[in-house]
Amino acid sequence: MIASPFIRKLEHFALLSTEDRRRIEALIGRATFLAPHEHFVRPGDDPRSVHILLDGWACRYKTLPDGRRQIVSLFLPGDMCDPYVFLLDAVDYAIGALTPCTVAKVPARSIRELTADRPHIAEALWWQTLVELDLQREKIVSLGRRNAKERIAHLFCEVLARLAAVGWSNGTDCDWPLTQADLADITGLSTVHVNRSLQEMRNDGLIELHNRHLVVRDHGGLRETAMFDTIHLHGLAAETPRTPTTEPG
Amino acid sequence: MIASPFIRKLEHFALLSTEDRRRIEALIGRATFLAPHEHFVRPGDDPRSVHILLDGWACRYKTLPDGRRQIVSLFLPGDMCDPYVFLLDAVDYAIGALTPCTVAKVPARSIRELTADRPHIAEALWWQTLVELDLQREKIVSLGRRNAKERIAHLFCEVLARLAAVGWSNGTDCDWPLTQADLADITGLSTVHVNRSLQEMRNDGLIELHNRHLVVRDHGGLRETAMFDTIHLHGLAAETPRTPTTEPG
DNA sequence: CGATAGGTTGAGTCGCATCAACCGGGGTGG
DNA sequence: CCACCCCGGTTGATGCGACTCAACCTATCG
Repeated sequence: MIASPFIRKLEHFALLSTEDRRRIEALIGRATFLAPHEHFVRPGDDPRSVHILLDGWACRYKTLPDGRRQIVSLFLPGDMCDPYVFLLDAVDYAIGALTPCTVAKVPARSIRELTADRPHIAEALWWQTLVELDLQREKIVSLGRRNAKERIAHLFCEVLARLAAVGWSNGTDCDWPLTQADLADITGLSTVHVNRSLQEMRNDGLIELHNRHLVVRDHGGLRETAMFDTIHLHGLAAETPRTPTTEPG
Repeated sequence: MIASPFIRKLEHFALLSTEDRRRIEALIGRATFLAPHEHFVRPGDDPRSVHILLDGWACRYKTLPDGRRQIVSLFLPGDMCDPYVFLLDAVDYAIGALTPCTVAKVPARSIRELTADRPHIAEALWWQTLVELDLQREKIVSLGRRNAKERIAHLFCEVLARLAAVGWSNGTDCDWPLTQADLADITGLSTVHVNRSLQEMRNDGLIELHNRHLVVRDHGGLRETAMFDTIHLHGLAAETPRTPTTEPG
């Protein structure tokens, strides 16, 4: 049960048999609980294990020598952080909790055994890795060529699609536990500017965002300002509702 | 022979036997030649094959609906573009030649057979994929939190390290076929600003860049302004010379 | 009830974009 | 052989988007 968001996500990528599912459940032994700002990976760590985020939001980030911080990945419930890191020697980023998190720590050996036995699962994990490559590319485009509102809009679209894929959102609203400072570190902006951009987006009638809850008021408008394209999610967005969008103009 | 830069790169990741090398050579049938601005992958393509760049520079890029363009990956001689794309359904980016290129097109099936027979090679390809993930993350940090000079400096460091890994540079100078417009599309800047930033970097005594040739004048200074860290290259930089840097100040 | 975290607002500044013109070199065609 | 063009690089003027600094407001919590 507890592994369900993770399994649900994998099933977007591969057909899993009952046995597959059983083996995945078995991966998850004791779960650990983390408070916001606690870490489960630190730069320099030798990756002898892999983490599955069962509940809560987390992020991977890098910090420059002078303190500037950039979040490079956002982890949502059901995400496995770096399925294959153990192929590498060391890691140059940190992964920390943004909200209270439930995390399962899986030894690299278990992953190796599982993927050796169960090619379907191996393929699903690789698929997931390829999707992450594509998510990152889209982030590069955002940071390189989109302005503040576009970046934020794009993030909203991405997160809603990803949450919908594991049944945590209907595609139009969701819990939004991130602070404006988190948002700034994701979008490469300052908190002040995030604040003002959000206000504009509210005034434009695109979204509502109060009390840690996000509601999309104008799907068409949001996607349009984000220039959001689901192709790069590669099936992750399969369950995203095809919303009858209200085209402006 | 013709596969050598590719093999050389793989050997950073895994020990290859003579048989391994033979099999890789055999992958490469006829090579195609491309002029700058010609494409070997287009958005929407169903990836039934994989490309190995034997000579020249190429890039993966995305174009926004309104024409803004962002280069998301730079391919150098010896790079395999997307070793495992064929796991996916379609592709949402373009790959095009920046200089005249020699490219080998390898059918997905050959890759599948090769990796099934030769686990060493499979692992080397996956390693390469993980390194690319890390390169992309570093790019996200650049675009999100580094300013113009820092971004350009970081790119120079990265490219020199990658070229050195396949024997195309000694780590302090190399051919630099990119135009300032290309540089702008990589760094998310305008060409005008790239131009002015380069001038400052020349004045700062960091680099020389004339006639499509790049020379690093001050290694320490360049790395410092780039805040460049080789960890994220994971062994790709193994052959990078440990240069006795001239620390300023 | 003070302390703290998160959000909001205003003023001033700067990095970078945009627009536009110009320069130099290499290739091309008459 | 020269006139021309085009591409890549350079320069200047101007404007805007986003940053910084700093204050203040509100809700939550021990």
